[in-house]
Amino acid sequence: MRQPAATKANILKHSGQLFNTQGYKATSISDITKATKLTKGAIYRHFKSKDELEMKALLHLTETMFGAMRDQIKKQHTAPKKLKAIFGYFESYISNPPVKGGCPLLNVSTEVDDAHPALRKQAVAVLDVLRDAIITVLKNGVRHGQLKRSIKPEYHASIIIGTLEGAIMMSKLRGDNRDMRMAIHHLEEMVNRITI
Amino acid sequence: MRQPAATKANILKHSGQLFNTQGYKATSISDITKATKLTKGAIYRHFKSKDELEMKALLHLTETMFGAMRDQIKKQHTAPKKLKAIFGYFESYISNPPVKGGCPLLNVSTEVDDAHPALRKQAVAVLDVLRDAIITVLKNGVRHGQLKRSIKPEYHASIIIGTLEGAIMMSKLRGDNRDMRMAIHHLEEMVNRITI
DNA sequence: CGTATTAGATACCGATCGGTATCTTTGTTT
DNA sequence: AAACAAAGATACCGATCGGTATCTAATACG
Repeated sequence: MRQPAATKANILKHSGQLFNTQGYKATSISDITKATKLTKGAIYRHFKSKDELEMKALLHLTETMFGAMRDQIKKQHTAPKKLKAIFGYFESYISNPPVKGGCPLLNVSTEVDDAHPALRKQAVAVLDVLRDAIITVLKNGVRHGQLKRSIKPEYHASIIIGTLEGAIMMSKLRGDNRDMRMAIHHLEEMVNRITI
Repeated sequence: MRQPAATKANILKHSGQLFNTQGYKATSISDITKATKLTKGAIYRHFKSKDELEMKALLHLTETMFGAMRDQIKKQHTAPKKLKAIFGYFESYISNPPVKGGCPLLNVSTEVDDAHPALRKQAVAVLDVLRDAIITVLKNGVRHGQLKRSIKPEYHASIIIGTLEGAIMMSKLRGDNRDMRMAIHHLEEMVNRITI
């Protein structure tokens, strides 16, 4: 029962968990062999270097995260409700995290320095995808007469992301979701203020 | 010209820079010997382990950061101005950082996991100090009739810290201060809303 | 069924990790 | 000046790092 595709997916899953909890540089290939119960030979057959594995694992982590978030957005049919669905997703992110170790975007962005240009570039791309998704919701909200015309989508998207990410940091550090709940309350008031 | 105290301070300074830019686990003692132009023997004379050096370096980083912030707070004499001074400090943190690599609190909180209980505990302590400082400003603002009695100091402090930290993450990732400027604009509007 | 391909295991490489024992050099004390 | 304590250098330890060459065994294909 050899299933290369399943093996590769399993390596991505476990290495993603490890990278997101322990950090990229701090996670060794040996750590990954223990988690996957595979050997180095197997891992290096599927990924040509640790750098490549880091990139692919980050991609897998963010797809997992944003995929679930997009589902929550699509369930709602007005911009204010879509935004609040995003907030709800982040709250569940604390109490019942789809990936351990907090937000992959926050983690990778604090870890990458100039020595990891490719990983950094990918982190920026992830941030752009998130921001663009929220901007789209905001613009559609204006178009459908649900949000005030005076809003600045880029500005409000930046505030929403920053507030949520900051709250993830604090909630993860303290080990409870109080800061996240306060952040969401604050953002919901902001949404109410721009709702028609 | 042997000056143990100066040597120790120099080790703390350089190791702090490295820990904050590259990460704690990712920074080796060898990296620190290169930066300080000292040998392992010298470093291990002043610090009994890398763990201890990490703790002391974090302490040094946060003291540097909060010391400068407190100075900015004390320059102003009303709560709204004190709060806006904090915001200004964080904006200057992007364009002219007192310590490279972003906010030490944000960095350490994303790196520490359950394998670093002491470092994590210290990170929580740092967050508490920051939060308490802001809470004090808020409470004094109410006491002196500058801020509305309806404010919830713990809540607003959480929002302020989270928003600023989230903005640091985004601004550092993008390499400009646009997100930080938007975050500050957002927070200033919030302060105006609670100002009498 | 036999053969080629490939997934995965094993064993190893040089480099570097955190840490220590020991030695030399500097500054202080008497 | 002599003796001592402390700062820092040197040389080394076993363990682990990322990576690779080689081998075995399982699957796909003719």
